[in-house]
Amino acid sequence: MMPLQLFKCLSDPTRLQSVLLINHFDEACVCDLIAALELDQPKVSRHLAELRRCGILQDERRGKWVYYRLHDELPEWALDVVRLAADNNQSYFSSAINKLHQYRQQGPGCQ
Amino acid sequence: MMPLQLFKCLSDPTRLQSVLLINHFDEACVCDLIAALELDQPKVSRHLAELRRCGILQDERRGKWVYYRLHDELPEWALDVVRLAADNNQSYFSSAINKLHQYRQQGPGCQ
DNA sequence: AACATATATATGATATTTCACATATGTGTT
DNA sequence: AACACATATGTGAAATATCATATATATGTT
Repeated sequence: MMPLQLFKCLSDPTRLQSVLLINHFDEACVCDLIAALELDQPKVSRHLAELRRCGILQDERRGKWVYYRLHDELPEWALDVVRLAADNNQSYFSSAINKLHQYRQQGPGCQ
Repeated sequence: MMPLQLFKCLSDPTRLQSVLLINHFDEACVCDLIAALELDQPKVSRHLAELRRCGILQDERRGKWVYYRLHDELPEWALDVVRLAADNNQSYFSSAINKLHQYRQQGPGCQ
């Protein structure tokens, strides 16, 4: 993971919020992020694909759903960058966290 | 300093390398960076202006030269992000470090 | 097999960023 | 004041990123 690549990936609001949410919840499927960020599906998928391509996220299909998490081989320094951003900017994505909590309470699976 | 703003600023190679160099040398004037990065002056100045605008760098004129350093009020977490990137990616900017050392040895001021 | 749900990708349009070049500003020297 | 040096900014062109929409793929259910 080159530093420029990491910062480029985190320099779009959809991607940054996705990474911060996934860091917070350990994992999230695409419909989780659609609900949390209130964005349409192709937009979320496209940005997740970019984060996957450059090694920040890894995906895992479980049935109909694809779950994303921080990549196992993400170097420690990059993980620390994500955590620093998360720990020091809760207000930037707390509303997305709340929406995801709500969404997960209102029944399992995607609606 | 919002996280998106920081990452956007660090997502261009000229800006990222400038910040990493300035972090390494504590301060650098524009001609230092021109020499270290082998770029033309308007390009360097424009990117420094952006880093100044968003609060990452501060400038100080001393005679004909303008020196840039990391902004005094840069939040600690953002400073940590810069240091993590620097400490774990020396190879990304070590050649610029060498060029700046060379440039500073071959006489004071800008040539 | 037909269908519904979840996710991924292709495509062309639009927005944003970066660039090279020209020019302007600020400072010290003669 | 004229000049040289260092830096900043304006401008339109070129490159890049993002988007909305349509469509494709994968999985589970009936």
